[in-house]
Amino acid sequence: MAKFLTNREENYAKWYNDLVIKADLAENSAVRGCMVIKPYGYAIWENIQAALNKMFKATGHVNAYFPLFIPKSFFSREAAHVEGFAKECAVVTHYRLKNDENGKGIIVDPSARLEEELIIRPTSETIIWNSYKNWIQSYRDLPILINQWANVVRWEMRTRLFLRTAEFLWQEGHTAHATREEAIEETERMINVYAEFAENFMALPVLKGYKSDNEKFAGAIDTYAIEALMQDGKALQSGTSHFLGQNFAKAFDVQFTDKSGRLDYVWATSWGLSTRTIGALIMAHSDNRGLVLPPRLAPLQVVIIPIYNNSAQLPAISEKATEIKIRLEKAGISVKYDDRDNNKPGWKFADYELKGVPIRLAIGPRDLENNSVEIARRDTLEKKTIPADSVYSVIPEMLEEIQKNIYNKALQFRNDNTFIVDDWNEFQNILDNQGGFIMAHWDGTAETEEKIKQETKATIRCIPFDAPEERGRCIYSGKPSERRVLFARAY
RNA sequence: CGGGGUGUAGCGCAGCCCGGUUAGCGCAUCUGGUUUGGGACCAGAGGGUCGCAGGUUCGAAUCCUGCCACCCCGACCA
Repeated sequence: MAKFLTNREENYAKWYNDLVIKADLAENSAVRGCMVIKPYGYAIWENIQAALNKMFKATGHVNAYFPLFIPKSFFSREAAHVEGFAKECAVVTHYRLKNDENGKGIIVDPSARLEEELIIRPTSETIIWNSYKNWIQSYRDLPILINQWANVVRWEMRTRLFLRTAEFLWQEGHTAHATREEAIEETERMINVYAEFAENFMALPVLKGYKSDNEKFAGAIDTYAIEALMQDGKALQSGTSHFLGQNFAKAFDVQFTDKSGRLDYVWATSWGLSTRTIGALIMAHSDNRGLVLPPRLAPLQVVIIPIYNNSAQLPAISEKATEIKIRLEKAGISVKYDDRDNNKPGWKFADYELKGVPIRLAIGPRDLENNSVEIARRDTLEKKTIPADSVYSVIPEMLEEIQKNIYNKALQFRNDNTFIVDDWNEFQNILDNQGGFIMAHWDGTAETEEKIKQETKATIRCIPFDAPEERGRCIYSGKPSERRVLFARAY
């Protein structure tokens, strides 16, 4: 067992924290609430970026970059939007430092106060729509389909590595359309892209649905989200797509001439997915030995470890290992050959399990004699010895199998922990004792939603797109309801 | 931002109540040797603004005050 890790069943929160630190994904920094994403963690993000970029481009989007700073006046043009973010904004007030005249080091130069304060973007709708205003005159300028990769800042009270930090990385798509229908179609397209990404790359089954009015994005008409279930029974929102209507077009006066020569406001969407999904990746699949990474996002897919009784045996092993490494890499598989001599094989086995490397090969003197290798998979911990020449067919297949297996495991877990509930006591019991997704009737009012939240800490995660119409009575108020919605405690 | 806890070598901790040699242990690191199929062993060595700033005292890791950071529990959120 990984004796350096907190046991997942004993203390899930501590297990998660230990894991992030010990797998070398990230650490806390000198700045309150801000993390350092270390190379191994950042490599996962780079893989996420690569996969999403492909999907975004395949759906007609291009990347661009807008400023980090937003003039305060921009930010307050859309009333609901400013309301939603006002409490967590970092504000730049000065632009110069100077040496303190009393020799007490460096101070903010009071004479260098900005005429208008700058908000560090918590999201970029306003600064982007200010530009779109200049870019759009006619229907011929539409649609605009832009994505940006950026950092944003939301001044959080309580932070947790990846799951909630004051600064985080994300992508935000901002699109402009001539018609309402087209914008809604785009909003749906992108939530589908996120769902596909989650399922195919993160091996994470998700539920797609609408957010309730309480939970939707400040400034949106409608927010769609994908919700995933973590192993502790809590939900994690891992991507959102917003239909913004004409709210931002009106706030920034972005009008265009349509085909018939009439002026109209532009229709908008925005959609985002953040480094938080790395937290989801960790919490959904990992175990008491450490990370379990889906092969499609793992920075390292295969590690090769030499085993030898004396250093004279090493060159022959290294030759074999290097040959395998080069050939696998040609097939597009990322491979590391770890021939460091300061750790014993057993130490390395445990270390790469902690880091979630999907496949491990071990090559020793016995293998050289028999022309074999030992292959071990991280998800099931199964080990077997196979002919050395078979690795080129076995490994690609096994990576696919691991990808599928951890998806299926997560799906099985979600199915086992999704409950259809019609009784208020049962609703509370499930939340208190095991957690999970609860499908229950809701009367559709914000008041009921708020009361349920106050009494149970559970929120409506989404109103699933595919929820069938089903008459029932609200779990809390007993009033009539048309369909079940998804409740859970959430991150 | 409220309640609780923690801060001593890269990491994990002891010492603090009850102030007094040269601040100690395990892991890690370095050197040498033996090892290597599931977290090796022996010998030696290096490494400390005791979170920061004040104060009390002949003397502070230890007592007092303020601040900072982190963790847990609440309120707020991706």
